[in-house]
Amino acid sequence: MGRVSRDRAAENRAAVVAAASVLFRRKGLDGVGIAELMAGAGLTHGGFYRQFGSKDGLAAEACAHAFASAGQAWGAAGEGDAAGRLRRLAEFYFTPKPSGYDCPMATLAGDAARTPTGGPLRRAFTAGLRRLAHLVAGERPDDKALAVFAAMVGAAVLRRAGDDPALAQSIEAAVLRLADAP
Amino acid sequence: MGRVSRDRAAENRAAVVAAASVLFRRKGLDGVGIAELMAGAGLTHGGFYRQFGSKDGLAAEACAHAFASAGQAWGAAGEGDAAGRLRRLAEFYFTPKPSGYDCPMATLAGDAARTPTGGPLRRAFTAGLRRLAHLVAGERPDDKALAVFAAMVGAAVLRRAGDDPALAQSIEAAVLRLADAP
DNA sequence: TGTACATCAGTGAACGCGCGTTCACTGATGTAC
DNA sequence: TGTACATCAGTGAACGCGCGTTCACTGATGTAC
Repeated sequence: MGRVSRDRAAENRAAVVAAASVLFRRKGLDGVGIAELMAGAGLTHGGFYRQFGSKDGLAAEACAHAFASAGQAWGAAGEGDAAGRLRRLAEFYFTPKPSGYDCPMATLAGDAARTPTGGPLRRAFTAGLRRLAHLVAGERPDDKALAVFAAMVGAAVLRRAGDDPALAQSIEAAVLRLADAP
Repeated sequence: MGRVSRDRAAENRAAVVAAASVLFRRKGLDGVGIAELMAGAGLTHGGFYRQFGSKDGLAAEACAHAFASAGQAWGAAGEGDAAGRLRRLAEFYFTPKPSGYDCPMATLAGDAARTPTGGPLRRAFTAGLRRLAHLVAGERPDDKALAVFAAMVGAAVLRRAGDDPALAQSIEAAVLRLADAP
């Protein structure tokens, strides 16, 4: 192929990160190989190490990217009158997303938990988690918002792992009603 | 070594399942190899396939085993007057466990979610999830109990994946207070 | 502005390791008589 | 009950595959003059 312009190289790099943020959420860290990650941006696996230090390094960047997108979406969903804010966030949270665009907390927690404390993925996950928790619960977190936050994540995790849509549905309904309560 | 008595073989098999239920929760499905699973019962890897059809098959049995233990513990923790039941369950849930004995929902959800729908691990996880949900929310699940159930799981997942004990602490406190509320 | 050369993004082959799985073998257990 | 033989739980070596990582190479880009 020959050398590629610096701008193009930067675009390629960003495309790999974006593709990885989808693929990792969909299949997990161990479920995607370097070749597939690069192919997600139309490249071959050989060039990977000119852009990234390691697969784990990319995982951390992809995690941060996923949280950044989620943060934007949550911000938009939360806008409006403060009264119904929690309810709107929960409703948005439970609205089905395209495959690979699900909540990074629900999709990446398992991988993050098994990464060493202080490692790049853990740090990216923690930063994203703080950001989203803050977005829901605000500066002075009140108990109810924090509990709803946890319940949202738990409901999503259980829906994904379990095979019982009816149960998932009733859990989500229960969380929504909690978000509504005064 | 030579052949081993049928009783001994059954004990060995059960020991592998018990060890696997700990190892899988601690390290994830991809984080433990056949050799380590067998070593957990004092055996070598070669004999694995005389007892189990595949690694995934053992994973499903280990998952069921983990949920069975959890179910017993939750049952004990829930006993007593109905009024404080939810609170007691949440308190028990947030009490730290020895490594490998953490909640199967929080530790195995990531692996279960990436297993094919209808596969043995998914089925075991779903059965366990139903059992625990039922234990918390009862026959006629009310919203609050289901929401607390989801919040408990979400809090545990986030504590494990994130690197912020203070945040995890405030989330758990919030869930406990929710479990207390009338 | 043109030209010669150095740089380096991306390619495709290859390496090496770990791990799931298979297999020939051992020798104590279980069974038939 | 005792004996001869078949069974089979467990062992350790080996196979084969996938995957993370490395490397020599290509040729367009970037730069020095």
